[in-house]
Amino acid sequence: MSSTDLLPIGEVAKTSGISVSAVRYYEEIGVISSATRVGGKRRFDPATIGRVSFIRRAQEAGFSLEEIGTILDDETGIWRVLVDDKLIELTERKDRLETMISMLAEIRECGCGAVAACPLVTTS
Amino acid sequence: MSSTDLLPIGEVAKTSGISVSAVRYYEEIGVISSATRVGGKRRFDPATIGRVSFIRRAQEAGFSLEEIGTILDDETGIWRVLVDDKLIELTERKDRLETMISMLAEIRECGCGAVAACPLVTTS
DNA sequence: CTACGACCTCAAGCCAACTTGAGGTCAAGG
DNA sequence: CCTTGACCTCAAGTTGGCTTGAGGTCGTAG
Repeated sequence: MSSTDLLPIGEVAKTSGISVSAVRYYEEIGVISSATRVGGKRRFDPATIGRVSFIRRAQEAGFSLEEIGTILDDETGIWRVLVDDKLIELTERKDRLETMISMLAEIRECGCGAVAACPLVTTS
Repeated sequence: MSSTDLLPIGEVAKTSGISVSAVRYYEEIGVISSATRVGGKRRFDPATIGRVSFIRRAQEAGFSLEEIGTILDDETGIWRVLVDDKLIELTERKDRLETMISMLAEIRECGCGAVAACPLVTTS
């Protein structure tokens, strides 16, 4: 493992599609591990890329950075419980999303001039 | 329509399950219509209840209050376009959610000690 | 009389997740 | 030699969606 495979912050940012400041922020709050410094500058383990990608997808799914940190770094196996809980939550969310989608589709087709006046809205 | 069927703020809050301050906030930003005042106190149209319920579900689905306001009050029919866009977005979100759900389920079962070390995370 | 509860206004505070700004180091290039 | 660009730190600002606090008005009940 020569130091040449360690990435500068700009590289991490670019390849994972987030800003440099966001990478620094992630490091600061500990959701990615603290980079080694070479002449004061951060050098990241390439695995950071995968980790950031996981973080983004988890955020997409509605996890907070704190939850993500907990899940990623847990050594005790408790994370499985957290994930179970989250799976339930996500499934419920998915269901509500589906309900909303079909409701919107219905409203879309109902011929109302304005949504505010639609009986599907006022009587729910 | 006697003034007796107009609701005080506490009633709106209680029956729609949100706080009094949230109702005031909604009125302030215009996402529910400004209540008439009787002796300085707000009296709301009962339809507000349905509207608030729609607002909450829309928020659940990921709409911002600004978007909700736009959709609710549009008179021009443009809201159908907005809803179309949102339907696409929601569907994409639902798909990502499903992906995340199965990924988490997979990680849950993969026998790793820690998520951070799971190849499903590091190689994505 | 006074205390209570429901209401009012206006300003400020809070949280997450970042971004922005000021001010500085360092190496490479024209 | 001077500029440019990538990096650094630390503090403060931003946005959305509310909540909280201070200070005040009513009307009813004890």
